[in-house]
Amino acid sequence: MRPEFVDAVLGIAAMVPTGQVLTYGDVAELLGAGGPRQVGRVMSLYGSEVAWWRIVRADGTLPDGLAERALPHYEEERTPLSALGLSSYRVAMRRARWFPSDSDLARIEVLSRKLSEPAAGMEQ
DNA sequence: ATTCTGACTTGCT
DNA sequence: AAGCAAGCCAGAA
Repeated sequence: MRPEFVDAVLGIAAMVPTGQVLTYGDVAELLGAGGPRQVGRVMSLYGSEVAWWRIVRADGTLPDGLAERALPHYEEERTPLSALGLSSYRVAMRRARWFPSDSDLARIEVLSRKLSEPAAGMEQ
């Protein structure tokens, strides 16, 4: 896992506004590199460094075990949720999904620019 | 090189 | 709503 990719993923995660979320796939798409699973990998390894609960699955759920830990944050941030069962919930993606503004996209572009550079030490 | 696995996603039944 | 397959990209063995 290239450190630039890790930085870029964490960088985007850090930009998500309070009360809003992005999906793993969204992050990969904004970055124009890797895929949802790669983003998941970064979050698994380094997610604790950022507001990890703002990166969720496409259907608004979180991986096993994380939902309980994330709930207090969602309540504090007033993140839109929808009940899924008696003790389960999911983020209401229609309302909670973050759509970066043009200036946000510009900052993201700066982050992703580094990813298009060739890996160090591998040239010809 | 091959295979398995995973904080994933989409489409089809 | 739920289950399944395939696609996906990297790491690890």
